[in-house]
Amino acid sequence: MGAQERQQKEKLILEASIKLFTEKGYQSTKMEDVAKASKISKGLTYFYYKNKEDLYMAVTKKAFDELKDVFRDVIKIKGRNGLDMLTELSNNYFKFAKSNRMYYEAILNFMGLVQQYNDESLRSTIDPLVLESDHFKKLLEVHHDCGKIGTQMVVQGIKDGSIRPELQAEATFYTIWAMLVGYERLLGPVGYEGKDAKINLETWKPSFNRLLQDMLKGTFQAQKVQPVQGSLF
Amino acid sequence: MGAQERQQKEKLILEASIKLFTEKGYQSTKMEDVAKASKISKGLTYFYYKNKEDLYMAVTKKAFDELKDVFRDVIKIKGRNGLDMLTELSNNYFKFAKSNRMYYEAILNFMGLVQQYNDESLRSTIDPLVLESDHFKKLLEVHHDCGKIGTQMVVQGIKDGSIRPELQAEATFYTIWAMLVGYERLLGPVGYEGKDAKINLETWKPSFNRLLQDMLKGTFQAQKVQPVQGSLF
DNA sequence: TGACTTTCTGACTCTTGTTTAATATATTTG
DNA sequence: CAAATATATTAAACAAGAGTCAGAAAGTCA
Repeated sequence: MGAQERQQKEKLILEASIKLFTEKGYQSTKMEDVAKASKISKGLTYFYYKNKEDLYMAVTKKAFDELKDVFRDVIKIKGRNGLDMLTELSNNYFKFAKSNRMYYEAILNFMGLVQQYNDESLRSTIDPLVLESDHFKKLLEVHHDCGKIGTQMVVQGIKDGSIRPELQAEATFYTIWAMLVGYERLLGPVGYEGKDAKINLETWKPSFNRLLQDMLKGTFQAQKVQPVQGSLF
Repeated sequence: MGAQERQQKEKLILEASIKLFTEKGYQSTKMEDVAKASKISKGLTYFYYKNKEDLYMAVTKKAFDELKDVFRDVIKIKGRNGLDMLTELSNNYFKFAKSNRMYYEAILNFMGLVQQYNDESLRSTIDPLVLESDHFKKLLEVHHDCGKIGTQMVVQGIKDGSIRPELQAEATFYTIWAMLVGYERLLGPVGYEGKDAKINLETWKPSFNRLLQDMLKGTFQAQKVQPVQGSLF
């Protein structure tokens, strides 16, 4: 069994656990279940993955890769301006979060993990095996890649004139991404309680696109027009 | 032992677990630890709290109450315009997230829980005891309260002229909150990898305040001035 | 073939959340 | 006040599930 076949088997376990995590959630999925679904013994899963969380990190890696594909798919279509790209990215981002809940949850969990890591007083509460794992390092890279691609869209927009040139591309993109992350998280609870709630992801989407336009083009309806020196960032 | 003394004891256990969760995290804190720190037997903790997650929900409730205080503290100071309030709220929100990491993590976890709840296919993966618990229902209320207070600030801003009147208050506030939530989550990973990263919560704060100003006052430096009909939302 | 490495198993251990039976301590009631 | 009832409390037992391990099987190499 060469390295290839080993990867094959790893993949098998990974896919089984993705299926199970999606169906029953991380907590409710037992390592025994994963083993059974992969048609191997429980012990063997620990040969391929250090522990359950390591396996989850592998799943998270897969999730973030797929999110990166969303970014890629948007930028690879030529003949559109940057603003249109960012608009479509936003729509697709929400679509992704909605139709791949388990994946998206994993991605947010990862972001939380890094927060924890950045806080020295909490760092020790993280499973060391997770931090050592390749998956974790690669995840930071993929995250970064997404930032790069998004930033590229802003750069493109500035070039083609669909985005005002004073904006600093990277900061602008992360602002947009922050809004996406925040809204997705925030609107669940808001939409829940009051059935009468006017705000939810669907009704809010057009408003968001409008905000994006105004922010990036600077077409806000100013109360008093008093041009501001320097860039937004 | 009347209802009063019972609450007293509940509070004792709660505070012990807050201390422990803060120090060692939720996972690493054992029910045994909580019992020991509360100077009671392990079994008794299950008399006061249905299970570990129920206890965590109680902690989360405390956390969200404290966050609500942050909102309250900002709005209660009179003699300031709405925009200034929202600026200060943003600063204090980040401050809260940073200096009460365990609390903030609990709050975000709760938001995720609601997301899960809203997705029918995942609802069953949530511990039923959590959903039945008073804490959960109250949490939805407190979340809503925060939204109300924040919205009030926007309303105030529109009244006093610090925020342009076309804006729809509620949607505007949730947009701001979404940015806060998103940035806090997103910037951990961004700030981490590259030590050379220019973007992190500190360096970004002035930029955010500027964005807030521009967005709420409509003072963006427009590339081409072409007034847009209707409101942002 | 035989030594050696890699893959694999299933039973075992150990931790820990949760239950329960029994006991003590209040509280009500006749 | 004493019996009856309800409320606290404990320690021990239970159950579930993550992770380990000794050794078997299969594969590789010399």
